[in-house]
Amino acid sequence: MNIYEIAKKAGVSRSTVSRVINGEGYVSEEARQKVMRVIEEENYVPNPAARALVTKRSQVIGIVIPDTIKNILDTENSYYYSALLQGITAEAHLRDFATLLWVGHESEDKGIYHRRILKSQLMDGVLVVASVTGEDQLLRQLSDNKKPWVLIGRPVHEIESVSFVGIDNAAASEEAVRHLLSRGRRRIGTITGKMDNIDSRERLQGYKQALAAANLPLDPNRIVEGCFSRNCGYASMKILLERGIDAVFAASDLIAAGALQAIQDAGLRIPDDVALVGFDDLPIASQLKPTLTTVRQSVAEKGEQATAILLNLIEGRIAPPVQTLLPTQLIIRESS
Amino acid sequence: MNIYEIAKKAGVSRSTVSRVINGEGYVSEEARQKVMRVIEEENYVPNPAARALVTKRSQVIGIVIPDTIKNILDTENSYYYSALLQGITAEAHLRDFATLLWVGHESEDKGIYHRRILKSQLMDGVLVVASVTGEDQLLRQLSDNKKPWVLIGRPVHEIESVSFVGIDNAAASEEAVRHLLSRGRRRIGTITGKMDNIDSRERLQGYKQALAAANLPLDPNRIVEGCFSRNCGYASMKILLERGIDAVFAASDLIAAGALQAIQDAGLRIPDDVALVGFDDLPIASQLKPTLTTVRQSVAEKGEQATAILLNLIEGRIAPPVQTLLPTQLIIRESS
DNA sequence: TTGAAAGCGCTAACAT
DNA sequence: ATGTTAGCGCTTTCAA
Repeated sequence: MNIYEIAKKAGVSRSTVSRVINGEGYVSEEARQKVMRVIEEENYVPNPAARALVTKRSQVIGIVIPDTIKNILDTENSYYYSALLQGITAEAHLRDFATLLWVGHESEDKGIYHRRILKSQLMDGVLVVASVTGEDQLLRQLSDNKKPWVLIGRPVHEIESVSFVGIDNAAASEEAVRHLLSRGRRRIGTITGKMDNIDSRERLQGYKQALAAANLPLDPNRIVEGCFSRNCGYASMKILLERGIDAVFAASDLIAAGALQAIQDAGLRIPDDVALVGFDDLPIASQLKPTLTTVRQSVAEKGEQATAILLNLIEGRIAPPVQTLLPTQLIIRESS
Repeated sequence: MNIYEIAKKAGVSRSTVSRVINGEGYVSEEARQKVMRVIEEENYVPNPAARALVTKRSQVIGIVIPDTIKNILDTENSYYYSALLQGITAEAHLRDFATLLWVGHESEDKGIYHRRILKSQLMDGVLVVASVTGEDQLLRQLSDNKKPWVLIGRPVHEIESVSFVGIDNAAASEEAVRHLLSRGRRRIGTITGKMDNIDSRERLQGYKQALAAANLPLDPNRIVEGCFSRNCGYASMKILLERGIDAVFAASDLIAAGALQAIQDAGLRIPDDVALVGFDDLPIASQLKPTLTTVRQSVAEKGEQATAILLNLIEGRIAPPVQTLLPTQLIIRESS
C-alpha cells in the first residue's frame, strides 16, 4: 500500500494525499475527508525510508552511551541509565521521534565505536551521555558532520561551544554540607568519587565552599578520595572514623550506603554519633535504615530536557551551544 | 556526496560502485581499487534511506520494553535491562544492525504504545521483552504485518508459534532445591514471586519437583507467595521463620537479600540455622554477607541469542517458531 | 485548490 | 566485467 494507491482509491492525486498527511498546503475539506477515510480503511502508514530520502530527515535521534555496560553494572549504576532512557524516550515520542541506541562494548575500540555511530546517517541528531573518559572526539566529529548533539552531564574538557544538560553539583553539595552545619556538626568529612570524574570534583568543590562560607578551616584529613561504589564507601568511611568526624557528606548514595554499614559496624549510631548525607536519591536512599538524607537529582528530567533541546536544535528553533543546569533538591531524612 | 559522484571520480558507473560497496557481482580488481580509494578519500557512506527504499531492508531492529521504567526501577530490576541491552546491541552491531528502542510509559495507553511501534516501518524485526502482562496483542499484530519477532523471556499465554528465548526455570529451581537437600536440609521453604508471573510459577514448580523426587511431602505452609523485591523477601521470610524451616529457596536474589536480613534480625545464623539460595546471580549476590548461593542466568547471553535468532529470521535462514531455553548454573557460595 | 512531473540516492535486472 | 535503465515511495516546485 503506497501513496499512489491511496490517491487512486480516494480519487485524488498523490500530491493531495501528501498534503493531507503532512497537514500542509491547501486541501478542501471534502478531499481531506475522502483521503482520511481511505487511509484509515487501509491502515496506511507512509514509508519512512522514502520520506527520509526526500526530506533528508529521519525523525530519529541517537542515544550514545559510551560506558561499557559492564562498567555500568559494576558501579550499580544501571538505575541512572534506565531513568535517563525513560526521560529521553518520553520526550522523543511526544514529538514523534524514534530513538536509536548505541552502547559501548569492552571488546570494541572506541574509535571503531565512534565510526559506527558517525556512519549511521540515519539520525537527525545525537544525545551523548557523558562518560568518565569524555567523548570530545566524537562530539567534534559530529560537529564536523553538522549533526546536532547535546551532551547529558558535564563536559570533561571545556571544548568550545558544548551543549549540555547537567546539574549544579557544587551548589547542591554546598547546600548539603550547610545542612550538616545547621545541625551543629563541625567535624564534617567527605568521601569523594574518583577525581578523574567531573562530578566528583564539583561536589568536592561544594563541600569546600560550604566550609569556607562558615569560616571553618579545611582539614585535608577529612577528605577521602573514594569511588562511586559501596565498597569504596565502606573502606573510606573506616578511614574517616579513625580520624574522628561527626558528619559525612558522601558524593553518592552508593558511597553513603557503604559508609552507613561501616558506621554501624563500628558500633556508632546514625545520626547521633555521625550524621550522613548522600547524593542522587537512588531508590536505596529511602530503603536504608536509617533512611538517607540526600540530594535529589531528577535523572529522567535530565533526559527530557536534553531531548527537548536536541529536537529544537534539529528543527532549527535554537542555535548551539545551549547549556543548562537543572536544579536539585535536598531531601532530609533520618540519617541527619 | 552520493554514489553518482563517487562513480564519476572513479571513472566507473554507479553499478560498479554499488557492486564494490555490497561485495556482490563481478568487479575487476582494478576497478575495485579505484572505487575504494575514492570512497576512502571522500569518506563516503551510502545513504541508508535510499538503500532501504529499494532493498526494503533497513538494517534496524526494534527493542520493545513494555514495562514502564518506573516499574523497572521499583523492582530494582534495571540490572536486567542493562544486561539485556548489552547483549542485544553487541550481537546486532556484530551483524551490522542498529537498534531502535521503545520503552513503555505510564502515561501512555498500551494500545497507543503498540500502535506507535507498529507504525514504525523502519524496522526489519522486533525483539520483545516479556512483561508481566504479556504482549500477545503486539505479537499477533507483528505477525499480521509479517514482521519477524522474538520474545525475550517466556510467553504468558501459549499463543501459537511463539518464538522465544528463555531459561529453564523449573530445572534450575529443582537443582537449587536438590542442592539444599544434599546439604541435609529437610524443612525447606520457598518464597515465590507474584503468581501472575510465569517465572514465579515455573520456579515454584521446580521446588515441588525436587521435593517430590526426594519423596518428601509438600507442606503448603512452607510456600509463601511474595514478590520480586527486598521488602517482600523480608516480610515473607518472617512468616517462614515462624513456621520453622532450615532452608529457603528464594525465587530471586532480591527476595533472598530481604530474607537474609530477616534471618539475621531474628538472631539466626546463615547457613548454620537456615541455608539460603537465591536466583539470578545479581551483582549483590556476591556482595551480601554471607555471600549468596544462587542460580546464575546470563542475561546478556539471552539478549545475544535472541538477537541472533531474530537476525536469522529476518534473513530467512530459519523459520519461526524458534524456542530456546538457555542453560543456568548453580553458583554455590557461603549461604548454603 | 489541485495535479503533473521531477528527483531524492540507491539497487538490480538486463543488455552488452 | 561493466554500463544502462527502471524503479523504490515520497515531497515539492510549478503550472493550471
